[in-house]
Amino acid sequence: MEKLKKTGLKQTPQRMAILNHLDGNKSHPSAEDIYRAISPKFPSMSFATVYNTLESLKDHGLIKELTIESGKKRFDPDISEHHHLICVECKKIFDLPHEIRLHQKAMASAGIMKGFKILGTQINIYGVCPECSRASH
Amino acid sequence: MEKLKKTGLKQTPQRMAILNHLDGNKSHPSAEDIYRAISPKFPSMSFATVYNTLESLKDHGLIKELTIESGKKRFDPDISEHHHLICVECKKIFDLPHEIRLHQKAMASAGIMKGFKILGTQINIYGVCPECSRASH
DNA sequence: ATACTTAAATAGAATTATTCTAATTTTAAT
DNA sequence: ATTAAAATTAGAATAATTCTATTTAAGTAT
Repeated sequence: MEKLKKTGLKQTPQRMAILNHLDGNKSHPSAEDIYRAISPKFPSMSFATVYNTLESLKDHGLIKELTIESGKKRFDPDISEHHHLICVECKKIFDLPHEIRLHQKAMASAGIMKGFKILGTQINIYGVCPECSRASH
Repeated sequence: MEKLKKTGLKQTPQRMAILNHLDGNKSHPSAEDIYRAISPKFPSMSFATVYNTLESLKDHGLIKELTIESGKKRFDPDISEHHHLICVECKKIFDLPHEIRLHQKAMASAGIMKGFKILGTQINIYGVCPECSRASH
């Protein structure tokens, strides 16, 4: 949790708890998931704190915000390049290795991306996982 | 607008107006955008109708739902394979040609996608467009 | 250690997008 | 014209997020 120091953000207990909860977490939790997980230890913690913290952790590059479901933000402490495979039924989100390559040069040559400062890419693959396929048939 | 007939959905005026508004529309409108555009002609139209209609058009493959911004659904009548370039400042969404190839075989070989019935992929590239870059500096 | 400055946390209201419910109306088939 | 099923409506309900004003605490300087 030395990462926090580098950002210049203050080391508050709530913030450390959130960061700690996220560390190594592969569940792609929503703000509410995080709130529920941590609030037992911090019964006074407000929802706004969770949102504010996630926002600043994101701004400082410690986590990524995922746009996978419209209607709900999800957060990922794994900031390495990787993509997501989502089951539209059970909503489980699986990490995919970064074996997908973007032909950025090809796209740039199309001229559309000229002048665009690229910040990040999200590749979401939607489907039905084996378990749900089995269940529904 | 013969597409509606094929789906078996009933041809209501509201539905046709929505479909008509979407036809050829490259603006990736939200439900509210669509409501605002159409309600002058149908002052009695309810928001629920917009949502219901979009849902059934989606279910019948006439439009796609985009998950680009968390907090807001967007809809695209262009159901061909293509991706999106989003300016995180002005929120404009640009279409990208499908020159991005997924190495599906490579991924499948990783075993993770085994048994997954793939429904669709969304590739969202986030950045700052030339105009906003200029404005902010 | 103490005081100070500023960032962060808090409670709760407000906002936004979406979904739900129950009643009414319309479509399309007979 | 009748009818059954599907769609529309109004408005309430829900869910997620953001905002506002106030209080508290972190980190720095004294």
